Amino acid sequence: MTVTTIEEIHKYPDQTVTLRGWLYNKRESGKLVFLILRDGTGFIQCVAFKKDLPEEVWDAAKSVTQESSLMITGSVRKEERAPYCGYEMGVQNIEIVSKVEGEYPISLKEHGADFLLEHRHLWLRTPSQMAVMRIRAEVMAASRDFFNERGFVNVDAPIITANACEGTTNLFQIDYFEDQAYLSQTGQLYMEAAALALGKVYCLGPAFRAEKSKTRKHLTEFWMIEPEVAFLTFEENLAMQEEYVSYVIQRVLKTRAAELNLLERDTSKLADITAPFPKISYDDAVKLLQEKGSEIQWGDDLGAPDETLLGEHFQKPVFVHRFPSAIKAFYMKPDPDRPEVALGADLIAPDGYGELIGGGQRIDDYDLLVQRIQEHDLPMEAFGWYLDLRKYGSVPHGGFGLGIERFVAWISGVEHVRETSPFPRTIYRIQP
RNA sequence: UCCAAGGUAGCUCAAUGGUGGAGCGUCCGCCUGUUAAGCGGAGGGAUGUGGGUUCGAAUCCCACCCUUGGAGCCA
Repeated sequence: MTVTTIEEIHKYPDQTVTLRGWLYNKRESGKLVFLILRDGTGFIQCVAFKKDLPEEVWDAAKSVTQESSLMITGSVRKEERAPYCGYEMGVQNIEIVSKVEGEYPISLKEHGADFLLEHRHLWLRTPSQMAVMRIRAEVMAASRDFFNERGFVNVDAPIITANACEGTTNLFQIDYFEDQAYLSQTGQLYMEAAALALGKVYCLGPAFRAEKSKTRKHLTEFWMIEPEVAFLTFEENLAMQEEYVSYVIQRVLKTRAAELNLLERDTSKLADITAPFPKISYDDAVKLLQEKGSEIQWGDDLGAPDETLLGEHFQKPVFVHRFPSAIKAFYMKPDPDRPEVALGADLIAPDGYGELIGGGQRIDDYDLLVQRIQEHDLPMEAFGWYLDLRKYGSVPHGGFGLGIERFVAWISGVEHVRETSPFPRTIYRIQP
């Protein structure tokens, strides 16, 4: 017997095949049972008529319960009336692999966020979550492809680190034999080292932030892609970012149209997301926000409502560049023409998804970097190797970091980043 | 950490201080084209925890616990 998948079912019209999967839903009408099977590649309706079946097969069709695992053998036919994939299976045999006894926790009706997160291991089986996971996988693959095709080398950063890259308060501390170590907040410093070895590099891996944030934009564990390039100018850096973001979006639009449709994402908005993106200086952004009623003053960081206002105003991702150095990370390179601002930029996503990218030029001067480490009260001894990079063949360089979950949330149109992580970690939730 | 909302059946939610209900799910029955099917029936409850006010508390008050959203911080 030919075993196939729902995705491939169109190749077997009027043939008898076997599908293996789980019972998504069942509808009965007397001597007729509709079994909705899912197998990870799709959903298909299987129809069992009592008069066509041996008694034990009919009994199996009647008694099989939601999310029981089963193998169904039957004839494939094109069927206009069938939901999901346009094909339907006429049941000939059913083999129940494992029957669910009692209630399956997740019904097809609405549930609250807390309940769904408690059952994340089962929530993943629903169509919307399957769609988001497929989009996430495509974003990951497209991200690697974009940089691989452009001569970047994938160099992964360590997750266990000794030094606090961006301050100590937001770090998860762990025991490391006799010592203490931290879970990495960013791979950037290591990417700088790798860029001076290999020219163009990127890492794609998890980052950990012990921030007590409870918003739809925050997770304590999230994935980040961090390219870093030697001899890169600030303008080239921004161009790389907008080309990368556009590439991923256009590719997901092409390859994951069905999933975006299932999620009811308005793809016409995404289709317009092509490079170049609007760019506004921090100075002008502050003026614009003040005109729109924000209380922001020059020197303040952008608040979440400010980011939303900018997103509404531009309706595209927008770069805000040349922030005051005082509110940015210690390694940010000052603008040679205006030392009080940094050659950095944040890319703000539309629709309130917040800061998608933080990036910019890194300080390449040894003495200035030492000065900044002192000003930020960071332990100089931990940055010995990082300072070496400025001692042995320093070059202008830069890069950026993009949060994968925020990117996927924006592309998918889901409200909360927790839906874009397979098993999200938030401040009060590490199960399942 | 702060601000706000909330906690009632497995789930989603009702219930003027006066005998705790509905829809869905589960179980039983009916139905040969259902589309989160429909119809009939059954089962299902320390109303988050502890105190207080009251003849009487899911409802009012206090404390604590938990959840959700937001702020700050960040991707």
